Amino acid sequence: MGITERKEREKEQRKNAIIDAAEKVFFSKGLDAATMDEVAEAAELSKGTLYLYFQNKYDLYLAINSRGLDIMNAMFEKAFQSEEKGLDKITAIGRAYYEYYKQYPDYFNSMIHWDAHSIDMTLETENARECGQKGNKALEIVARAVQAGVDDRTIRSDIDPLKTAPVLWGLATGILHMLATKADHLIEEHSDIVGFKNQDEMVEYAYRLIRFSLTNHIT
Amino acid sequence: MGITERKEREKEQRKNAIIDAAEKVFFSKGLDAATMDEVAEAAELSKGTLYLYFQNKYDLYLAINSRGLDIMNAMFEKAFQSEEKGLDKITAIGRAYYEYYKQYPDYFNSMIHWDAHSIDMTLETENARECGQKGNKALEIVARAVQAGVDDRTIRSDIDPLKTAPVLWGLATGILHMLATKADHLIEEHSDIVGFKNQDEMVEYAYRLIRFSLTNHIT
Amino acid sequence: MGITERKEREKEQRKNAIIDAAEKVFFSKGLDAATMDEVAEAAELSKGTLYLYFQNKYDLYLAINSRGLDIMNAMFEKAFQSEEKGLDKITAIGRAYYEYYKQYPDYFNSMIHWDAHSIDMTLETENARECGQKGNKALEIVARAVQAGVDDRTIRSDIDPLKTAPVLWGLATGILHMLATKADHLIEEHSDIVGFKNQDEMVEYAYRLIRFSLTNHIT
Amino acid sequence: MGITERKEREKEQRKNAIIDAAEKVFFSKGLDAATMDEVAEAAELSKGTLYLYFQNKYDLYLAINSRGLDIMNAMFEKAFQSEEKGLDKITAIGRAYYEYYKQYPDYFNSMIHWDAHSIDMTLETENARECGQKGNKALEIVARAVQAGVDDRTIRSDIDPLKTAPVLWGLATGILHMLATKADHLIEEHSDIVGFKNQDEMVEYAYRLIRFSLTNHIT
DNA sequence: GATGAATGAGATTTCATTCAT
DNA sequence: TATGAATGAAATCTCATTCAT
Repeated sequence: MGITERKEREKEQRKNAIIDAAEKVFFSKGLDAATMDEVAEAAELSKGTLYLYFQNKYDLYLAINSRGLDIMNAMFEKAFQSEEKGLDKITAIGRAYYEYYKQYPDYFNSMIHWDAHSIDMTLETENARECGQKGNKALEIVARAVQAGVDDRTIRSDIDPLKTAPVLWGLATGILHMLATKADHLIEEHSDIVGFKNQDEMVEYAYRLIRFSLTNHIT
Repeated sequence: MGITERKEREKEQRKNAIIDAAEKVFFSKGLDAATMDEVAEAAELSKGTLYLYFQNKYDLYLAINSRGLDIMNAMFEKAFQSEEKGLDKITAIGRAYYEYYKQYPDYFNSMIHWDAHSIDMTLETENARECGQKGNKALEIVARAVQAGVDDRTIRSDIDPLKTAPVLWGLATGILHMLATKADHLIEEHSDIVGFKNQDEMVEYAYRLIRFSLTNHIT
Repeated sequence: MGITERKEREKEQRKNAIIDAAEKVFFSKGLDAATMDEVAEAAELSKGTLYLYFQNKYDLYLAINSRGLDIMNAMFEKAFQSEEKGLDKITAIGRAYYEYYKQYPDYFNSMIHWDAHSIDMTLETENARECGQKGNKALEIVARAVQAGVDDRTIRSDIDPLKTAPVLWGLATGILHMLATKADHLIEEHSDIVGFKNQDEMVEYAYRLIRFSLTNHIT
Repeated sequence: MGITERKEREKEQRKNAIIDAAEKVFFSKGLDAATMDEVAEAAELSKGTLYLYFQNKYDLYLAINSRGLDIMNAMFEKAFQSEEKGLDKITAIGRAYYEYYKQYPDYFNSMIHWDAHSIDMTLETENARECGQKGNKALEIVARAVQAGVDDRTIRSDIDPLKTAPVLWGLATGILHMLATKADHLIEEHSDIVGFKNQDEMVEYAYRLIRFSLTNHIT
């Protein structure tokens, strides 16, 4: 009792060391530009060893993404716990999402790529499955918050949590997505179309709109 | 007089023929999996010739994307024109966006990839510039609709068109993005988290939420 | 007294078990295609352990080959003993060689590979040495048979045993070699070039030619 | 008319240049030890280009082997033509075979490897087919010589050309094979088993034995 | 001794892109 | 302009062999 576990632990550590190295390389050069050779060198391992732990480059990328989702879910969970009222929980999660985007832009971009690629690719890997589950986990937290809001009447009674949660998720992701890809350019170059001074303001405005529809009854 | 123009016209035709071929290949195999060889074969041209008309694979892809944006903008313009009132214009554009997603899923996915890639890549091409402009064009139409709504009082007076348009764009894109990447899977496999029967219902619900916040005054 | 011997015996048994396993794998997949992993699995040992008993893959292969040579030499010795007259001894050994080829085609092919590889490789192993010695042993038996034939006048008196034996060995090996690599294909597909119905007939014919030159005096 | 042919010719030249380079590398380091990188470097081409012309390493090797067979067949044909009588033709071909072995030992070894590998591998390549055909060609020349000998009565009338030719081929190959792999070692180290002073003598002796059986009637 | 993870080398494949013609 | 061979860079895969435990 112990040897197997130690081996298991070491294996996990090695795997993490590879992901550490891959993160540095992928995040600094971009998924496409980064090469497995560079990752191997950064990890101080042979290229062959990388393939011992990950099926291919994309699988390794998914492992990174999985980490990002962990961080995000932890932030969500914390946000959920931090507030009493349902509406406040939702708001806190929304803020946490924005915080995540700002603190971990690389992980956030990773998520965007994941989304975009998941259209074509369907890799049946442990990492692929994990990413899927962790994505659902986030949704679940949002759903719980909405449910809490319905229960404690901080949000409209005609709101259906199982419908609202995914919609909120989509709306918020869409906004942050836009921040990540277009916002700065629009803010700086196209003040005739976009009337924000910065990203903070845009998020604030968007979130207020969304929150508004959760709290006011249709007249 | 005329020869130069004819040449120009022929060049444009050839370019379009290549884009036609590229579309078939890219859409059926996916951007990454598709090869320039396949495009060349589909276009009945040599691989080298492709590079006479497009800087590289991504540039060719941008040309496709540009086409999609044209279609989308035409649908938006038409939707804008189809209604009298500002709020109805916005609603019509929102529906048009969903229609576009359904009728031209490949172009829509193309846009998603464009977004995702625009994080890393910054290609200074005519096509890149065109895509950018056409993206702004869409935003502009939305902004005009919002402005119309403010003017004719079909939406709340405290709404800022230059702030609301990009936010609406992000929100709607986020929802459709979700439809394209996750919705079916969630609807089918995770009815415990997601309470929709189909994509129509989800869009309907999301749009209603958004519209709600445009029309009701904060109490 | 005894422990060392037991260890020695066990080591020998383990070695044999590995060769058993290796035979199965090498013979079914071919020397090149077979992997040490497969051998290890077949032997129910770890890959590393194989290297405790054999210097490398080729050394392990030589151990197999050595076994085959043992079998062959035993058949040769028996054939030698089975006949009184020198010419008959030679004939019997020739038949034994063909029998060996038919009963142990895998060992025979192994020998062919050994030959072919011995051009490049020169491995200084116990197994390499053993194979060499056992190859000579076969030659020796043939030489003894020829000498017996000279002595008892069943073969021509002008025959030099030390010259004839290696030549006979080469001739017979050449024929069997051909059976192993080309004969079936030639017999089936090229009846215009090769007039045999089967391998038996070809060996019979070849052996008759050889024997002929041993018995008839040059006129 | 001309461009296609020139291209064809250039392609053939390039192919030959690769084979030239591969020969140098393969012959100096041995088939297994040689790497495609080395061949590419020797050919002053990129590795990718090698694979444009040859399916894989073995296919490239077969192209080399094919060349060797061409040389051999040319020597055989010349030997055939050089003599009037059938028996002399056979003798001349036999000598030519030995000459080939001495002048082109690398090509000869290549043939041996080809034989040995043809047991396992069955590559369906143009080169594989060519090697097969060229091997048959050699056999055919021998068969014609034997037939000529039967016709002009320089060899025994009860000899069947279609049976004798493949047998002669096998016998001669067996002897040369032995020279290539074992003879020197035996001559130098085992004068107690092998009574030859050098390879010449051994071939001479062997050939005399074979020739003997073709010319003398069974009594 | 035994293990199996790690290594390192090389084969193979695949392409986007370039270049001589 | 058009061509398609050639390039070069990487990914991927496969192993024999080594090494720390």
